[in-house]
This record gives sequence, structure tokens and C-alpha cells, in this order.
Amino acid sequence: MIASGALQSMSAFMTFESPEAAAGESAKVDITELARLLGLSIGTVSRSLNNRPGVSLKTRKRVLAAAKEHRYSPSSAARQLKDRPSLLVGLFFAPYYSADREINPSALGLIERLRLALKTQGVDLKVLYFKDNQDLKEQALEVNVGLFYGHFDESSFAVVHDLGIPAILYDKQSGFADQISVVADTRQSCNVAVQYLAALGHERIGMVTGPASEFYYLAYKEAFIASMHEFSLPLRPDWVFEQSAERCNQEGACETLLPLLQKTDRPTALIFASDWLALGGRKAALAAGLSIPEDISLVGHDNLPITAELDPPLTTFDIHLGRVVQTLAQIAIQLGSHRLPPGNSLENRTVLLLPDFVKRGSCRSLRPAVPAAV
Amino acid sequence: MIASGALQSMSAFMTFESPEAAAGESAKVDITELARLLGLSIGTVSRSLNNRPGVSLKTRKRVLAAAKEHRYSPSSAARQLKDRPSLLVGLFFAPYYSADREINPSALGLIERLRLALKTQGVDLKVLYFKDNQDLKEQALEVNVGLFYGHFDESSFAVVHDLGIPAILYDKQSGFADQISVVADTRQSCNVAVQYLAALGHERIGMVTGPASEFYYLAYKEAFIASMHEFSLPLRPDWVFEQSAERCNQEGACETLLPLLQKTDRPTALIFASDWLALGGRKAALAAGLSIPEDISLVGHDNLPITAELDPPLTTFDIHLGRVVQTLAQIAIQLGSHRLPPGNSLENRTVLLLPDFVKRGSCRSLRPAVPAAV
DNA sequence: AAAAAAAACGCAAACGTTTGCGTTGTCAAA
DNA sequence: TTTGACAACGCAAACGTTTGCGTTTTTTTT
Repeated sequence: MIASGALQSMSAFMTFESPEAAAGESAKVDITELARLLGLSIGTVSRSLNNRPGVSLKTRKRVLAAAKEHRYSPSSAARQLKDRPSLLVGLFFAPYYSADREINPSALGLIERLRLALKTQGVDLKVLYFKDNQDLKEQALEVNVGLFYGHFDESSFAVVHDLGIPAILYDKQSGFADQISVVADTRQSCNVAVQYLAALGHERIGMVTGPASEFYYLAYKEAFIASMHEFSLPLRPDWVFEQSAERCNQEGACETLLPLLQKTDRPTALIFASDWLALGGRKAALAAGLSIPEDISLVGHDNLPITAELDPPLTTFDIHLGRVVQTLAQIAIQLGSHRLPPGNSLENRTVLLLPDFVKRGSCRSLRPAVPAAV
Repeated sequence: MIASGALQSMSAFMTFESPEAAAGESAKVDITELARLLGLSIGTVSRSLNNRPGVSLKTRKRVLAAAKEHRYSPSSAARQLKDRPSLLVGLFFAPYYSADREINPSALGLIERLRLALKTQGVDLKVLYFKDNQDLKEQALEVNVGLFYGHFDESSFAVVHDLGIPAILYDKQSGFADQISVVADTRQSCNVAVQYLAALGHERIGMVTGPASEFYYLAYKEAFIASMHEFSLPLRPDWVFEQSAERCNQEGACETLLPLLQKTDRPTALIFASDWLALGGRKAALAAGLSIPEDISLVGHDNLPITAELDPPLTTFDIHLGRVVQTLAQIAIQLGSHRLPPGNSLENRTVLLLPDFVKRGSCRSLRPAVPAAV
């Protein structure tokens, strides 16, 4: 019995403690009060808080400490008055993107929409590229909250965490308390895929995923097994393929699947952890002389643009960009406005994004057709 | 082939034109500029715009006209500075609620969370009750955007539309261009229910819904028929029940279903448009000597609190409150901040909310059990 | 040690509203 | 005609920030 993943997903928003609720002492302390407490001028305090030049390191630290202690939180309204963004969120692209190839189109779309979504809240977005962690550190300094897109290793997350900057990880996970992950709910989508195929009468279903060392590839496999069991379908362990990292692509999947599809004892349907893998499976099926969907049904993941143009178009899952953007923007603002004090630990959360099921032509019903009644 | 409903749903947010994009002439006109143009003082203009006393009707109208013409839109930042909410959204409860009985708990939860969600954006919520349309008109006057919760008739929508106040309709529809509907995507959930049952091996499935005059009850029926066809399942027209309005409740469903369930030629699964109906179906099944889920599987809609306590607990659908609230708050703010000019027609849109599938114990697999492998 | 340069800090103006209070104008009662 | 009363309007202070510029302190150079 698998509870619907989305049930827990968005609820994370609602459980963040509200800023004022956390204030133990009394009323709100504004910058004036803070300056009075420190015996400094308002200007100096402001410059300290905003990392502006013209203030000694010693006083800057003193100011920051006091701000933390008194739970000072700047009024975003007053900030926007001077049409300065109340928040600056930094979007970090993996070195991969900035190095040997240009940003892929889907990422560009994300940037554009994210910028728009943030703008309506008076928040700015800055896209950042970096080569190494030193680079990263410098870039991160000017940002209120970080957003990581792509593949990084743990040390990068450590850097921004040490800087006291909260971060959002897209399709990644970390162990830091001030970092929150936004990931596709592949467990859920995998379950939907199995259910759909079962509903169409399939019982011989296989799965192709990536190396279990990546947590989301592992999730596919686990969810697949659980779902097969849920619907009382026979699980064939030899029909569950975990491609190694270097073979987790189109050619790899094709080579892996070809022998299987040439046998008579073969699945009637295959579920793939990504569209690239599915494309490989499609190639293998065609090479084996099978036709889609008559002989074999295919379900992919990611809704790559190509998949819609195939013949037949591929049934797949789509993380709707609009929802990703909304979610990311929301969390970024939540996380960013709490920047002082950052100690106000919000738990390490994972918010799940429910993928949309995009039914297209690559699956067919195994049941006999029924005349349309009523 | 049914495209996933959620694919279109949230995208509505992204396509609203941004405020500044609409400004044809040039830069932003603030209240100072407006006052200069009118030859009035800033104070008078402000009072006119905010319906505050101390300004003659003539000048007030003149100011409003000028504001409209020059596309004046107040700076929410400056507003919040004086800790006044930048927007006031009114939540209208149907006369039903305010009259003979108190507000139901789920509505109370919605109010609380909605208030919180709006608060973080500096927006206030006012809950309004009213007896008749005259009442409604008065209440509506002080509000920037209306939110209708419960059952109203068309004339109520007309009233607020005539006042030039944009509105959001929850689970309702209207024909006005400045009103936008937020409804559960029952087509989608119904499809999921059929798919799930088919995956479990069911082929004899029936449906119980309400009068087709209500658009969402109709949607259930249509989606059911389409889905049965999609999965090549035999449709039995005599197993599709449309309860009349007065019999669309627990007793009605029970009476309707009892004769059917006593026959041997009966469905192995039933889908209900609401949990109340499902409760009736459950009662009928028990009365007919059937046990759940061994003899018959049940799928409800709404995730009423009771349904979790049943034995077995009812499998049903849930519109996750957090998502409803987020969606409502978003749209309210979008709609409300465009209040001047309201003529800037945003199209009549319907945003769909994808219900979560809550799998519980009231459905069983018809397939033979399979030993858990791997 | 004096002078120049640089760094650290304070002052006050701006940002776009709302609103209390004072001023002007209008109209009816004395 | 004078005197209120009251409505309509203008003036200016406040809201909590940021930032240019002037002033003070510290550091460096001669």
C-alpha cells in the first residue's frame, strides 16, 4: 500500500514556522533599534548587513552578531521602496554546463520562467557559473540563497553551507540542515506506470534503470518491485536492468536489451528510468523486428522533446516546468527571508514533485476491443 | 488518449501578462504624478483611491477615472510600509453556511491556512457571510478580490462582477471574464480510478454520480465512460447511476444500489463521485451480505475524515489542502493586484487541481497472488 | 613628526504611500 | 450679515530602508 507521494510533498510549505512566531522576546526590532543598541549609526549597520564596503571587519562582525541575536529581519517592503530586490537568489550551474557545452534549452526555459516568477515577488535571480569550489565560494558570497541545478559533488554543498547560505538542491540530496531538496517523485511515477500497464492487461513487464548508487535510480527499481507486487504481477528479476553509469544511455540500453527482445520469452512492456534509455530500448525493439506498440509497449521518463515526434510518440512522464518553477521560487523566498538568523534551523526536507503522466501512442491494450456503448 | 490534466492546469499562472508589460505609454505613474496631473494634493488622491471619507463624490470619480486611464497601480511596498495590507481578499461563504449551521471543520482549516499563506505576502483575508445579494453587495465593496466558497447561484457572481471586483470560484463556474474557476480535476481522478481497478484485474466496474446538471457530476460520468473505453473494459450502461439532486446522498445511494448488489450479475468494483455516495454504497453492500473488499471494491472521492476510520478504510481521492491554498492565494494576488484597471481582461480561465489518490483497504486485486521475488 | 591618503563612520535625503491635523470653502441657522 | 457647523481639501510627518556625501579617525608616506 503506497500512499500517494504528492500527499506529503507540498505540505512542507505550510509547516515552516512563520518569522514572527519565532521571535521570543517581543516586538520587531528594526534597523534603527539595532543601531541604537550598538551605538552605531543606521547607515553603518545597513552597510554591514548588506556586505557593502565602508565598514571595518570588526564592526561588521559585531553588527551581524547582534542582528542574529535580536532576530533582526529586514522589512522587505522598505527594501523594495528603493527598488532594490529584497532577495537575491543565485542559480548555480554545474561546471559541466559552463565548460564544454552550452546550457541546454530546457535549462534556459527554466531560467527565464524562474526569473519571472521571482520578479513578481520583488526577488532577483542571478545565474552563476563556476569552475571550482574557490570560484563557487566567491560567487556564493553575494547571494542570499543558492539554487543548485545539475550534477555537483558533496563538497560544493559543503562550501555554501559553511558560508551560512541556505540552498535548494534540484534532483540532488545533501546532509546539511539548511539545504532542502526538490526532487521528482519517481516512486510515484513508477507506480503509475506499472498500474497503467497492468490496467491495459500487461503482466510481463520489465524495467531499465541506472546505477543504484544514484538515489533516484535506486528509487526507480524499488518502486518498480513494490508496484509489481502491489498489483500481484509476476516479477522477473532478470528483467530488471541496472545500467552502469557509462552505459546508462541510448546505446548502452540498446545493447543490453537486444538479446532479450530477440527471445520469445520476452516482456510485453518495458518501463525506463529516462527517455534516453527508452530511446535505446526502442532501437533494440526495432532491431529485433518488433513493432511498437503492437509487440511491445514502452514507457519513458522526462518527456524529452523528441519523444513527441516519434512514430509512435512515446508515452512518458513530465515534470511540468511551471510547477517546478513555482515550487522553487516559493522555497527560495521562504529560505531566503529567514537568512538572519540562519541558525533558526528548518529541518532538512525533501519536497517531492509529482510528475504528470503523458499518455501517447507507445502503449497498447492487451485486452480484446469492446464496442463503444452508451 | 487522455492527456494528463495537470499538464495544462498550473500553466495559467505563467501566462498572465505582467503589469508593466501592459503599460503602453511609458514609465510607471505614481500617486504624485497622478496628483500633479489632476491638480490635486496627494492626500486627496490617496483618499479617493482608498474609499476613505473626506473627499467629494465628484473628485473621487475624477480621480478613479484618471487612475484607470493612466494605469496607475499602487506600490505594494510603500503600502506595506505603513503596515497596511496591500490587498484585501474577501472569502464569501454561501448563505447555507451562515444560516442554519456552523462552518464545517474542513472549511475552518482552509480559512486558517489561507490566511497564513496570504499573510506571508502581506495580504489580508476577510471572511464574509451574507444573507442576500444586497448584503453581498455591501460586503463586496470593501474588498479587492472575492473568493467564493460553497454553493451560490449565478446572480451572486453577477453582483460582484458589476462592482468590477474580480472573483475566484471554488468548484463553481461562471461566464464572466474577470472570474476564474478553481476546480478539482475529476476527469483525471476518475481515469486514475478506472486504471487502478483495471490494473488490479477488475473488469466489471460501475459508477455512481450525481445529477448531470451540475458540471462536475457530468464530468465524472463522461470521464468514466471514456476511461472504460480506453482500457477496453466492457461498459454496462445500467451500471452507471446518476442520482437526482435530492437522492445524491448516503441513503439515496444505498437504496439505489441495494437491488443491484443482491443479484449475481453485479459489478466487482464501484466508483463514487463522492464519499457520501460511497458510504451509501458500502451500506448497501453490507446489507446485501457482501464483504469489502473481498466481494466488491469501492473507490470514493473527497477523503472525508470518516473514510480513514472505516473497516476497511476507504480508498478515495483527496484534494490536498495545502495545494488548494497555495493556488487560491496565488491567483487571488495576481487578480487583486491588477485591480486598476480591471478592464485589462484576463481571459476566463479554469485551473484544474489534480487530486491525490489515497490508496487504502477497500480495493483488492482479482489476480492470483504471486510470491514476492528478488 | 608632519602631511597626505585611505578607511571608517555619521548625516540626511530619498523611495511611494497613508493619515492626523490645519486650512479653506459652502451652506444654513441666528 | 454674522456665526457657526461641516464638508472638502492641502500640508507634512511618518513608515524602514539605502546611499551619496561630508566628517572624523586611522594608517601610510615623506
